[in-house]
Amino acid sequence: MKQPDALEAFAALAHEARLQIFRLLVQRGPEGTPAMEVGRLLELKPSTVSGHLAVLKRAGLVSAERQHRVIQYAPRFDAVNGLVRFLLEDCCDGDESACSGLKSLAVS
Amino acid sequence: MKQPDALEAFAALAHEARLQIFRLLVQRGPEGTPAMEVGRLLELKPSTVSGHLAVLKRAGLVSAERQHRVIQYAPRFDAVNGLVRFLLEDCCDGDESACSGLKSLAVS
DNA sequence: TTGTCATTTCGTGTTTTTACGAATTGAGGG
DNA sequence: CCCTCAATTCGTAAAAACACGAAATGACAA
Repeated sequence: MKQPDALEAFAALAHEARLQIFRLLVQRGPEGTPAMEVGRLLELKPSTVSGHLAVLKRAGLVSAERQHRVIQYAPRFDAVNGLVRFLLEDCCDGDESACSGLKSLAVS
Repeated sequence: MKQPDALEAFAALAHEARLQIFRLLVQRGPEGTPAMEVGRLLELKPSTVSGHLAVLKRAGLVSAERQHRVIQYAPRFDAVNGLVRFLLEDCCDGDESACSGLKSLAVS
């Protein structure tokens, strides 16, 4: 993951509603959640939630797939993986051990 | 790390100049770098770089300590650690293995 | 003290983001 | 076909972020 992509991902997550949406999608699972249901659960207007989902999608953090009448949005875990790697490899260059308690986290 | 803190950290990193500043500080090492030197290296005006450093500091991503005549800014690796944990624990809840190739990264 | 230099604060004009109503698109179902 | 409903696009107005010059602050050296 390059810096411009990381930048876009950070910007996408740097908004309360969008971060909530993303976490909701994670909780809802990889099968996906219809856009309108996201809006209902989080009490957001249709055009608002649609805009937020577009930002998350452009940043590569979610995928969208049409099924029957609805469009299912699902989190992209590889994007999270990419962001984590960017933080650890490009932002902690040379001091990875001090930077993260990752070893213990990976074991658990 | 809770959601509001993660939100502030994401916002701080969601700006090209600030992300560059943070990465520069990481490269420069934990001894710290004077604010003005950051500005010189990245070609930013004094008041601009000062503002960015303030944002990074408020987000907990950097520390500031006065030494002699200059103020040394240094990256806070524990903040990165906290962000990574937030992403993996709170954003990948229930599907951590799919979410990250973290185990391999931790081993290397 | 007094001057100097590093840095921050303040004020302002500019740009970007945001929310959301109204209109539009687009895929099914009858 | 139409009709309906999910979702997006568009327009706009309000709010937030941004850059940066000028002035202020604050430590240190002389």
